[in-house]
Amino acid sequence: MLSYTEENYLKALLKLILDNTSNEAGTNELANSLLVKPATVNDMLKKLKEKDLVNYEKYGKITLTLEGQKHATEVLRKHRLWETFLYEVFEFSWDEVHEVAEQLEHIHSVKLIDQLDKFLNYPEFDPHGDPIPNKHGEIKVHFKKTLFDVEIGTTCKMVAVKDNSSSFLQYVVKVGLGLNNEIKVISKQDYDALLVIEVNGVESIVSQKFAENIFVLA
Amino acid sequence: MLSYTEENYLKALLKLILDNTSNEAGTNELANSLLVKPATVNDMLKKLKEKDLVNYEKYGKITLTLEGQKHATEVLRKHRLWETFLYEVFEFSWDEVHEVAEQLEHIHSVKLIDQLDKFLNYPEFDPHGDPIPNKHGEIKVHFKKTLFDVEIGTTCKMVAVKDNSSSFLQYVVKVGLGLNNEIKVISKQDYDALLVIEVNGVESIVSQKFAENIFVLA
DNA sequence: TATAAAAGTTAGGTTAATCTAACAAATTTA
DNA sequence: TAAATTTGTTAGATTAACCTAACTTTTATA
Repeated sequence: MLSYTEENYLKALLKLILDNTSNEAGTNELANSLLVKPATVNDMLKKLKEKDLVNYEKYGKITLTLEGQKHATEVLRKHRLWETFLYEVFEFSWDEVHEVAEQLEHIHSVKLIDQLDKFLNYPEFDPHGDPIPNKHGEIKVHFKKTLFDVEIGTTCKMVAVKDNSSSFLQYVVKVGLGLNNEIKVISKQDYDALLVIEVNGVESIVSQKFAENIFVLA
Repeated sequence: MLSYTEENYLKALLKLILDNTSNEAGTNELANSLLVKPATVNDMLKKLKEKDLVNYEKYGKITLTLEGQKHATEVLRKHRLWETFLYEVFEFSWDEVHEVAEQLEHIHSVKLIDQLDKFLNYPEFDPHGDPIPNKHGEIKVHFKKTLFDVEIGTTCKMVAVKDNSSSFLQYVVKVGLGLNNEIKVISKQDYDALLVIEVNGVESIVSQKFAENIFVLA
């Protein structure tokens, strides 16, 4: 059984690797993301290497072993499932979910996570629009796309919001938008970047700022 | 902010005190309930005393200060709310809830617990029939009573089951019983202790063994 | 009530996770 | 390419939570 701290190191490593696209990370980088000193990371790296969770040689780059990836992905899965739960069931706002999910992600219980997943109807994305690994550790690869990035004439699905202020949310409701709604982008003004969109057969005009705060799945 | 371990010491102390009815506990007793050695408890006691969470003098008995009670009650509240949640929402059985609740009780988030409480509609008892402290730390004092202890002629409410085996649960359903149902005890045979009860206007005969596995509120 | 048993304490040690300070290797840049 | 900068490592300390072994105090009992 991994400790709370070991799980955090693996998760941080996975996040760096997913962000970097480079598949490896360095000691300082990892120390920064965990808010600890490089010396501390160095110690932990030795321990994780001993347990065959990371590949790492003195002065070399750090990568996750298959086993390490498995653990890290599971923690990420739990984190994102809990975020979704807090957001959808317990009325947490977009910016409140992270802190509590950081704690909940370390609860050990297979049944708990299975039930959580089922209760949420096996969601694929969390409230930030990030993909939730499934039970087998598979992550839907995708580029985080906002409504502003969608090609004219195509239809997309709203999966999350970036801005969670009440003024923005009220605006979202006014436009007739909700999670998982289909949105068709009718046109875009070159001059001021206003978008004409269609939701449930109703056309609306929204600004670039608005469109950039809506995450969609193309 | 109290550590996971400190919270566990306070909770264990509160449970001993609630069970003892004596309002105080000893080092060995506490060590047994926490599965650690008395020497360890001694160290922690000094720390908790320093933080004004317990009253304790060398070779004396241990009690909780008001502040210590507050923390302990809050942990107990969280534990029992989570048990109720796991049982009612996530289909955990009576005997599976404890282990996971032991972990969940240490999650720090006022909003989380408020929402949990609200979601469960402010329950007063957990699946074991134990009272859940409310937001202000108030615990409904009650004696854990089974259906067998109920006086003849009176009506009570089923609040929990002790035995969670499927054979017992099937029997419970057959008798037409469910959580929060009203049960009237019609009569009791002196000879073999069989009980005649009435649920929703229907009479049934149940054994002493059955009745002792149903927790009720008189 | 003296002594044996139980309960509680102390001293000294371990492990996990952290730190600082000094040093070493690798990389960048002038 | 040599010097400067960045990156990574080591050694030695610290803190929380635990331990064992030896000791002391309290309580129970012969």
